[in-house]
Amino acid sequence: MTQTSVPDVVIRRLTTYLQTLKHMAQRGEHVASSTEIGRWAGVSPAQVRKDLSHFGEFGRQGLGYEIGFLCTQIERILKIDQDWRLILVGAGALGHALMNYGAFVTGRFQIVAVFDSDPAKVNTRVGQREILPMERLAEIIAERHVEIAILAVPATAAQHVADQLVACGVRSILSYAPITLNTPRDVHVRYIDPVASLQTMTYYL
Amino acid sequence: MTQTSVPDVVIRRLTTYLQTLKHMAQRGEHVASSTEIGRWAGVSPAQVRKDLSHFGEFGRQGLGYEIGFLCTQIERILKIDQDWRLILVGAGALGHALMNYGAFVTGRFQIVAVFDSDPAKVNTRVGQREILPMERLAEIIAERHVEIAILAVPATAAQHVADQLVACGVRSILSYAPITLNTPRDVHVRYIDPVASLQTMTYYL
DNA sequence: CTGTGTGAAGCTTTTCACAGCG
DNA sequence: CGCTGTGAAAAGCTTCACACAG
Repeated sequence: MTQTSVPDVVIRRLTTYLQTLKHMAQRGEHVASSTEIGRWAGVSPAQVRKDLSHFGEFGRQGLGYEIGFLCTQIERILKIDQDWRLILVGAGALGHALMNYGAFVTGRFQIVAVFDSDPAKVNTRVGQREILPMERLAEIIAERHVEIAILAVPATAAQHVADQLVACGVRSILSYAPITLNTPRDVHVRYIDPVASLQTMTYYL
Repeated sequence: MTQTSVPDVVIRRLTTYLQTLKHMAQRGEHVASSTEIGRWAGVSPAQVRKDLSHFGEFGRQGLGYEIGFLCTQIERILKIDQDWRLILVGAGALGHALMNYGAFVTGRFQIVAVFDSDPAKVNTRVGQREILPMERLAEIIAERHVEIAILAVPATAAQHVADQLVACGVRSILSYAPITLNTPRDVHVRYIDPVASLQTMTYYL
């Protein structure tokens, strides 16, 4: 039933199910029940079944879910059964850390270019890649068919850079800047902000 | 109405309202309506008012919210009107980046100790701090009254370290490991996983 | 008039509970 | 039997709309 739109929270849980399933596969398991998946992912068995049922029937009654098969299906649903080219804007300390982050060096999300507005940084290297000036943003995005950008610039520059990215056709932004970006509705933004995360935890202390 | 328990999603939005309000304050504004706050935070005016109404009456009818006052109130609600001591476990590339992250160097969340299980790293320095062996975890947590930990270790070690942290009395964990941690219900965990975030965005492309 | 605070309505998400299949 | 898939019920969250205050 890909017909009716699926809640975003379901999409986010799919990634945790996938983590869980990969983990189980590594331990040599071949089949998992919704109860087992739920226990490791921290959700109820009914939730697991309902979430998966949005996309099809992947289990066998009386048995459970075949782990390899379910992984393949979730990867297809999330469209991560293919490589994705990313660009990174901002070559500060965070940008450097991201360039050397294992998942971006070897995984299916590949950073194909790094940009920075600071002329002193342009032409220096970070990891394997040369830092490019912002002027080349449009060119690279078009040439490499980039749809996803990681934003690792200061909060003061974030909105301006986001506007440029959107103008160049970027449709997904992963932002490390601690501000809410104003973007067209068809551009998806996710935020990573450790301080914001900590601020929501102190409430419970 | 602090009586009835407040949804977690409200707590998370409070941090975005705070960001918005600080931003407005910097631009010299003194008063903000729920419509303005909502526009910048990306939520409806009614949502802003309802969220705030969980904690008291902070606005003036016909006028709006006095920005400085509302900031103070939100900071009090989130308990971020005080300093918090954190520890960091894991002194790899990510750990180094976090130690040098501005907000942790100058802000109200202060990393007071760094731990690593690798004997080769112990006694070397990261930023200003000496890396301590895991054996000293319990001692430091007790001595410095630490309630919050940042987990920056490989996925394979994360659950084991989390268990140790919980045993030492840590009650909030910000985890960078791409697995769901199994913890007692009174221990709060937030996850930061750029790959998981990206995986949820490709679905919409 | 403008804009808050808030019950009530409307909508979404989660849980329940059970038919049905292996 | 065990466990999925799924309508129906319950719970939770968001929006509406309006009384009321400045």
